[in-house]
Amino acid sequence: MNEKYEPGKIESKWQQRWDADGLFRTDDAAGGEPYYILEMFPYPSGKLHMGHVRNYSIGDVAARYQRMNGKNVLHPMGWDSFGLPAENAAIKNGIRPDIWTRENIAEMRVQLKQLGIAYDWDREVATCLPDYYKWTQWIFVKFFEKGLAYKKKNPVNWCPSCETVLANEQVVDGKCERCGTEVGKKNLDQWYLAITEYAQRLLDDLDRLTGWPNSVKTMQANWIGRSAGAEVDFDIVGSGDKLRIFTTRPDTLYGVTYMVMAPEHPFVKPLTDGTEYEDGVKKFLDKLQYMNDIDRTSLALEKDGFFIGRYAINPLNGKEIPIYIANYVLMDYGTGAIMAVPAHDTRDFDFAVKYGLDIIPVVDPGRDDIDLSDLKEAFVAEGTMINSAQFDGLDSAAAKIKITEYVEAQGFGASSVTFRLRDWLISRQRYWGVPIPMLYCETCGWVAEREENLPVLLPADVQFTGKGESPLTTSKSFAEGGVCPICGKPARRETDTMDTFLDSSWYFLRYTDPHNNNNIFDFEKAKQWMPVDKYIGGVEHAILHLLYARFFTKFLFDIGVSPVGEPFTNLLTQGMVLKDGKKMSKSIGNVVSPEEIIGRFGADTARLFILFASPPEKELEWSDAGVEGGFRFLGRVWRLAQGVLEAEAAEGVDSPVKPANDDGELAYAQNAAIKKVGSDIGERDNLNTAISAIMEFANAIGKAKEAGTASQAQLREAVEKLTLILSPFAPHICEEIWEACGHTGSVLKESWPVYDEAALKRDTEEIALQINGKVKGKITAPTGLTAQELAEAAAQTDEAKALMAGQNVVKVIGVPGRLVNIVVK
RNA sequence: GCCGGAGUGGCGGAACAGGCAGACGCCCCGGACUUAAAAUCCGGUGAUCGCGAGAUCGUACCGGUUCGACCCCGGUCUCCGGUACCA
Repeated sequence: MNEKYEPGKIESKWQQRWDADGLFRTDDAAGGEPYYILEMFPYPSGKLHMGHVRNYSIGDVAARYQRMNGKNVLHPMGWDSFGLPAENAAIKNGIRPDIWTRENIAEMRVQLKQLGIAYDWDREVATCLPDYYKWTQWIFVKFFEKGLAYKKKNPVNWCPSCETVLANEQVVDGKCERCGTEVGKKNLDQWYLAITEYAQRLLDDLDRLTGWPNSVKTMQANWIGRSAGAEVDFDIVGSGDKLRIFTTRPDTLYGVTYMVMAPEHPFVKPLTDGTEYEDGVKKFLDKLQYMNDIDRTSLALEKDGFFIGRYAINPLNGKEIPIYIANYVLMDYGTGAIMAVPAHDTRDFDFAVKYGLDIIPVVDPGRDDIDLSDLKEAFVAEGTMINSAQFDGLDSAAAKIKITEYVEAQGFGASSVTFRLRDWLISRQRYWGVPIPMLYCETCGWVAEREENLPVLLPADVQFTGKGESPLTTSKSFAEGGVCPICGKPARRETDTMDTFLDSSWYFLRYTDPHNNNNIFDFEKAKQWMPVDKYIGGVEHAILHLLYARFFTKFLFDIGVSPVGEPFTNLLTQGMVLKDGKKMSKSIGNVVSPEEIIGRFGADTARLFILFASPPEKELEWSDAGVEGGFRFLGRVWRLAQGVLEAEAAEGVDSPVKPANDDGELAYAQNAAIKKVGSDIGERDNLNTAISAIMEFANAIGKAKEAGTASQAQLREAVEKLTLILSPFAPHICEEIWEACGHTGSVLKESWPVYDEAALKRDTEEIALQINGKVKGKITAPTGLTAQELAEAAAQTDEAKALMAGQNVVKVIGVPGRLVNIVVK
C-alpha cells in the first residue's frame, strides 16, 4: 500500500482491471435472483453534468450492494440520442447530427467509466442507431395496425421570419428565441397516438405501483384527470345543429344562463359567417393565437369573451340563452363547449359579472352567511336543489344522478367520462429523429411501410437551412422514393419524424436482449428481467416520460410482446443539483464540471460527496468545501487501513482475540454500521445516512486503535468490514485496500457482511426524564423494560423524586428505550 | 393559474412509527506536532442570560389536537419541479 492516497493512480488501475476481467458483464444464465436496476439514460449533450454523476452514483451503490447480496444484477447504460440540440448544432456549426452525437457519446462513455460505474457496456444501446430505431418504427406500425395511430390537424408554433416550426421551449414570451419575431400558429396534419384509450388503465394501475412515491402517482392521476359527468345537447336556435357540451355538474342544468364555445370550435364559423358578428369573431381569434393553454386556463386570467349573435335552448326548461366564445374554454377538453352556470362555477361567475349575464342559483348551501340573491362568489360545494322544477329539495349529489337519468330518458344526452389527458401528438418537423414509417399513396391513402422494409433509414442528403417544415423534405430520394406496399405505385413518404419520447418509452425492454436482429427482444429474456426492480431518475420526468413508458409497456403487453404490464416496480426520483441555490446552468455561470472534480480529487471522492451531501430524492447544494471533506475522509480510511496493516506486519496477529480492557465499543460500532448501512441502501434509499454511519464506524476504529481497547485481530476485522461496506460508494479505494489486506479477488465478488444482533445489546441505557414533556434530567435504566416497568423504575430514582417533590403528579408515562414523562398539575 | 414537493444552527443535513431537536460532515475557534507553513491529530461550536451550576427560547409564519408535535390537522408565506414540441 502506498504511503499516500493517490486516487489518480489507483482509479485507472482498477478501471482497467474491471474492464479486462469483464467484472460488470451480466450473464443471463448466471445463478442468483435477477435484479434489474436502471438509471434514466442521458441525452448525449457533450459532457456529463453533476446531475448525471448523482443519478449514476445512486444507481451504482444499489447495483453493487445487490450484487454483494448474491443477486444476478442487470445494470445497463445507453443513449437517448435523438433530439433538438444535435440539429441545432448542425444548423449553427454545420456539423452532421450523427457525427456530433457519436462524438458526444464517445466522450461521455469515457467519463462514465472514469466514474467507475458498474455498467454492462456490452448491452449499450443508442436510440439513433438503425438497429434500435427499426423497432421504434415497428412499434409505431403496430399502433397503426391496431387503429391507435391516426392523423389530425393541429396548430404548431410558427416563426414567420425563420420560416420554421418552433418547440414551446424556443418560444420566449410569445417571441422566437432566435430572431425575436412574434410567433404565430400554423395548422399541420400530424400523427397522434391514442393514449386516451389507455387512460382508465393507466389510472387504475397506479394502485399496483406500491414502490412508487405517492407524489408521482398523485401527479399522474391528476394529469390523467378523470371527470365523470354528462354530455348534453342544446338546440341552436335557427340552425339544425345541436351544441353538445360536457359538464361535471349535471345537477346545475337549471342554472345555465349562457353557453360558451371554444373559439376554435367548428360550429363557430358557420354560425357567424355572413353575419355582423363575423368580423368580431375573427379579431377575437387573432388575439388568442398568441396565448398558450396554461395562460388560457389560468384562474387569474382576465375572462374575455364575445357574443356570437346566436342562442341555444336549454332542453330542461326551454329557456333561450346566449352563446359566447371565450378564452377560457379549450377545444381539446370535453366537447369544446360548455354550459355556463355562474352561480356555481368560479370562472363562469367572473365571466357573468364582467358581461352582465344572469346568475341563477340552483343549489342552496343552507348557510346564513351566503345570500343567494346577492352572491359575492360562486358557490361550488354541495347543497340542496332549488329553482330546478321537479328536482327541488333533492341533495345536489343525488340530483346529479337523477338529472343525468332524466336527460338520458328524454334523449337530450348521456352520462359520460372525460379525461384531461389528451392524445399524444408525436409528429415533429425535424431531421434528427425516427422517420415515421408511413407512406401516402394516391390510391390507397396512408399506409404503413412493410415490416421487412424497416428500418426506414434517415436520409443523409438533407440540407439544414433551419427553414421550412421538416428537413426531410429536402431529400428528394427520401420524400419521393417510396413505393406503396399495397398497390406498388410510387408513394410519398411521411417527412416528419417522431417525438423523442417514443425512443425512451421502451429502451428498458431492449436492454434485456439488445442485439436481437430478428425481434424487438426475446420474450423469455424480457420475462427473466422485467419489470425493472429499481428505476432512478430526475423528478422532472414524473409525468411525461414515466406515463409514456407505462403506456408503451401496456400496449406491448396487449399485443403479446411484453411479458409485463407495468415497467417499473420501484421508482426513485432524485432531486436536482444546485449551486448557490440555483440549478447549475451555463447562462448563470455556476456550473461545476465533474471532469475537474474527478481530476482533482478522484471519482471516489466525487461519488462520496454527492451521495453524502443530501438524501437522493432531495435537492443537493454543491459545496467545494464539502468535497474536500469527502476527500479527507477517504484519506483517513486509507491511513487507518495502512496503520492497522503495518502494526500487524510488525507485531503479528497473535494478540489475544480480545484484550482485557475491551469495552465492546468497537464490536458495537461494527455491527451497528453493518446493520444501518444495509438497511439504508437496501430499504430506505438513504445513502447520506449510510455514509455518516460508515464515518462513525471509522471514527470508532481510530478510537479503539488509539486507546488500545481492541486486539490486532479485531482491528483487522473492523478494517475489512469497513472496506466492504464502503465499497459500493467508493469502489476504487476499497479495491486497493482489499488487495492490501491480502485478498486476490474484487470486493464486488465478496458477500455483504452480516451483523451480530447480540453485539448490539447493552445492559443499561440512558433514559430522558421529562416533566410535562420538557427534558429535566437523565437516568440510567436496565434495557428491556416495558413501558410500565420503566415508569415505575424511574419513579424510584433520586432524580425523579427530586423533580416530583411538591408537585401534584397526575401520571407517569414510560417510553421504552427513550424517556419517562412525569405529568404534573 | 393548476398539479406535486420543500422550508430545521453560520452551511449541507440527522431525528426510520408522535417520544432526549441538531447525528455525520463543512465552516469557524482553540490546542498538539513543525524553525515555519501545509497536512495530520485532539478539543470546542444553536441563540440569549449567567463567573458558574444552570435557566429560558428555538425546526418558515399563525392557530389547533396531544402527557408530549420538526412529525398530525386548519390557514398563510417563500422557494423548487411539471404544465403535453427541452429531455
